[in-house]
Amino acid sequence: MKNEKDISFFEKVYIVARKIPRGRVTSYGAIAAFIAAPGSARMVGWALNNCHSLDKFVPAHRVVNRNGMLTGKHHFGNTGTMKQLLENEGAIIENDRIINFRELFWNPSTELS
DNA sequence: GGTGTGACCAGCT
DNA sequence: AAGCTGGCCACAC
Repeated sequence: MKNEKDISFFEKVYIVARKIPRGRVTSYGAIAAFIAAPGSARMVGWALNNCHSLDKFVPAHRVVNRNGMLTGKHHFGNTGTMKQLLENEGAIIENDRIINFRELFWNPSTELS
């Protein structure tokens, strides 16, 4: 029988990431705190690093660090892909950082409950 | 089964 | 003020 505990950490990251509404962003720490424990933030990034193995597209571009900086833009293939995707969703990016990050911030614990 | 790693975070110098 | 180091947990070899 498959309960939520059987789902890998990765799966949870992917699930939460896919549930991020369009035009919203969240942080690695927020996801980590929601699915496991605060401190596993690095794991989240690592999970997203492997997200390319999935058949489905994971909006990893909506996941940034606490400062709203596009730390993982290099992992999108082209450096500008992440920025363009976010800008296309209404985010304001400047110097690889989301200016209106606080407005767009999407808290899984609050929105997803 | 131990070691290394990873797109982070927070604290210290 | 800014830069760096350590720590954290889960997965792959």
